Amino acid sequence: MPTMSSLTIGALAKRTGVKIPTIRYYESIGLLPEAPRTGSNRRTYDDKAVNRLRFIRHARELGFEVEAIRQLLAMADDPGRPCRDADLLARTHLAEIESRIARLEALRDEVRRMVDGCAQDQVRSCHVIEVLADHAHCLHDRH
Amino acid sequence: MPTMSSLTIGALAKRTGVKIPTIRYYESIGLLPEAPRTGSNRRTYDDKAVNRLRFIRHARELGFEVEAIRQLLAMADDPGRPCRDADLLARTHLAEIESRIARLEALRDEVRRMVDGCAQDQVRSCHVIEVLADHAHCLHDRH
DNA sequence: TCTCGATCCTCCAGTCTCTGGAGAATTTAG
DNA sequence: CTAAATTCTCCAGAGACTGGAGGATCGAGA
Repeated sequence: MPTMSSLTIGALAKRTGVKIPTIRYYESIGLLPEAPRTGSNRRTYDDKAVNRLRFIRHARELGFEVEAIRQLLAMADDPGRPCRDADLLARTHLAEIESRIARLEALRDEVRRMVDGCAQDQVRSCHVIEVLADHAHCLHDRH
Repeated sequence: MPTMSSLTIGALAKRTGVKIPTIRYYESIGLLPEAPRTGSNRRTYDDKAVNRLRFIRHARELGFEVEAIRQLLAMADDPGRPCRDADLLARTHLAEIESRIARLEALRDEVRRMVDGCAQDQVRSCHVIEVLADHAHCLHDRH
């Protein structure tokens, strides 16, 4: 049984791998809600904050911009709304995610081929550039 | 039959979707080699530059840091070396790529569920946060 | 209870990755 | 041969952090 604890910002940082100044920065730009303070003005966090922050961290690592994360979080915060105006938004994000998966799979196959080639002591030429450069893997119409 | 052309920086920008100042910036930090200049000091590019730049753009969009891209490009530039010291590097990148694919697939499934729920006019709760927050999808041991 | 090392606070300056404007030179379309 | 479009360099600004200075607070041990 976890839960029920109130975390300091340092403990939250340790639990999520996000640095303390970064946590404060996320609060300042509204990605994280303003944390409740103790009598001596220190921020306190609960398990919900841990999940939210981990989500933000992973999404950032995956290359999503803060604005996209903000939208994703807003959908998660309000599960009733997506069925109305946020539906298109969700579909757009879905297409973007699928595009990224396709490109990453192409890159993975190519890097894997490089590694395999090494295992067999073969010398192969490397096509990582061509793979990711290939426009076919890209959903955007703006280039 | 394409090829054989020498591109201006503006044409390269149009072809790749990378803005002109960004192209110059990439050159300044060494991601792109110094472009040959015309008599009047203007940069010229060939098809190889197009591919390299598209690769950089896609890799950045996928969230890879400049340093990782630099390493990937170095491997591509020198296909003989990966079999020696760069093998571990390639495997590390491979693991990172696979981790990203896994996390993106989890996110995709969840967003897809949201969209599907909308299609059926159902109200579902959204678990995108829990999905990406899940440590199981994360390869890093440093958090 | 007192103390001192760890942690927190705010404020602010710096880094990295772009992005865009100013002013001047060059190219190119009409 | 103009006039508009492009390019050049330099430099400033934006977005997303990151870290240090100076000061307050906490918490474990003497």
